Amino acid sequence: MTQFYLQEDKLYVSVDCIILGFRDNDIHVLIINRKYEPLKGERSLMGGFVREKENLNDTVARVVSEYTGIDNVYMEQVGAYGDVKRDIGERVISIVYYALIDLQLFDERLEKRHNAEWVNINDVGKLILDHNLFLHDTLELLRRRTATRPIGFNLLPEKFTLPQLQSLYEAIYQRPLDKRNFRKKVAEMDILEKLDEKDKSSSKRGAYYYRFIKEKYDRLLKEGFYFSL
Amino acid sequence: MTQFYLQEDKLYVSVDCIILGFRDNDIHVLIINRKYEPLKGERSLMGGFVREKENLNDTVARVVSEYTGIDNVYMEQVGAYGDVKRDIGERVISIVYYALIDLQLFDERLEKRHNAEWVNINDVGKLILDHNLFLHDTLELLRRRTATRPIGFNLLPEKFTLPQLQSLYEAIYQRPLDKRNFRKKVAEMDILEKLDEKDKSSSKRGAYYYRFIKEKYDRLLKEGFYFSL
DNA sequence: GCAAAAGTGTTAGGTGTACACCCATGA
DNA sequence: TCATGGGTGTACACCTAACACTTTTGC
Repeated sequence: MTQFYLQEDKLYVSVDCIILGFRDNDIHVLIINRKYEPLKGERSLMGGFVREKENLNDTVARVVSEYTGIDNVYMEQVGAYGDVKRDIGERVISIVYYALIDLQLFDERLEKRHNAEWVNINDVGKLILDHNLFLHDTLELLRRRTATRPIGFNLLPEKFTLPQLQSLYEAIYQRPLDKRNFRKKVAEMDILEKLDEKDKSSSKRGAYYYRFIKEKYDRLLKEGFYFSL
Repeated sequence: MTQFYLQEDKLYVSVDCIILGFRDNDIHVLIINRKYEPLKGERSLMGGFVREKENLNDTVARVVSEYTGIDNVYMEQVGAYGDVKRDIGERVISIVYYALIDLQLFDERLEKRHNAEWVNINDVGKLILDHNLFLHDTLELLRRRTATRPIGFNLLPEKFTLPQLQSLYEAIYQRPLDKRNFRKKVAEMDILEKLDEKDKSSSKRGAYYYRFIKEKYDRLLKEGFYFSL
């Protein structure tokens, strides 16, 4: 391949992943205690350097898979952060992504192996560098996306109940939602299938399980429907 | 500075700028005919490589200033594009920004010097690489931003008329707006100052000039007001 | 039988949208 | 005086948000 750009600078480019899961009625983020320098022992998001022959998406997928054991997760780019002195090591451009995972699929053994931990997003302390900013921007983006696309399902298991779903949305928006209005909207979207089975783990009466019909959603989207929740 | 990341790859990182201006009732984008290889002679957005000791914002400002002669422009990041084979030269991560400029401030001489051209966004042909995608994503973002923040004023001169402003919004949204509803919303925002002077260039009666009161907008924003237009 | 969570409709107020005429002026 | 673009108010449809009681069942 011809070398056109020889006189230009080359920089380190890393991908930082905000890996989010839903548990105990709150969004949690996977945080690691760094085992290596620089900033050994401090709390950090998951990251990895982008390799010469690796697409950004593949870097993210690699990092997410490494720390969670899950592939094919929903992810979206938050943005690129490139201040000269944002990394204390050397100049590193960081491209930030968030990933939504179903915690039931999480490989618990990886938690200890990587010295990682699921932290309630309302209880995240100081992270290294500008990682708190990444998290802040991610949550803002997540709220905007959630309002226009049904991405929340990526945080839930295949089968979930409406109380669970509402609790998830309340955790995302950080405010209580009206039960009847919420259910009305969900019903209008018309992309859920009600199952016969009930979840009795959190009440005596039990709540019906539902399933997200992705095919139906894709079809409606193609027809130009607009979602909001 | 300690070298922690020696074993990692370093990559070329460029910034590509979608420079937008408003003219003849339509948004225009500054397009260049490349004078150098690779892809000499083809149409391209403005770009520049990020230097080792240069913040991303500074790279954008440098590129925008170089091609327009204007400093301190409104800019926002669109995203990072990093597919391995997106550039035909070598692997280059591109971080895309759009910039909104007041065409009255544009230094016309730069148009010829750089072999550049203002092209109506409805009439942009094939650009190199993934630059058409950049433009598409930018316009989508611009519409979303315009709907929630009064950024349109960056595309107009200090003094402008309401018909001009409406025409701008119609160009951004690519659809006609109702005159009365538009003016009602503008009035509700309450961030314009009506001047005594009139613009008689486009009608006999003349339209009153207005001025965007940035200080008032900033104040209202701080108080938590929400804008939409 | 009772505690605890699941499930279900209606109304009022506010917001968005459609719509038509008079005004000012230069030629 | 007339052609041209500037400027103004109202009514209806729709959507959002507030609100309370009944059902089920394990203990």
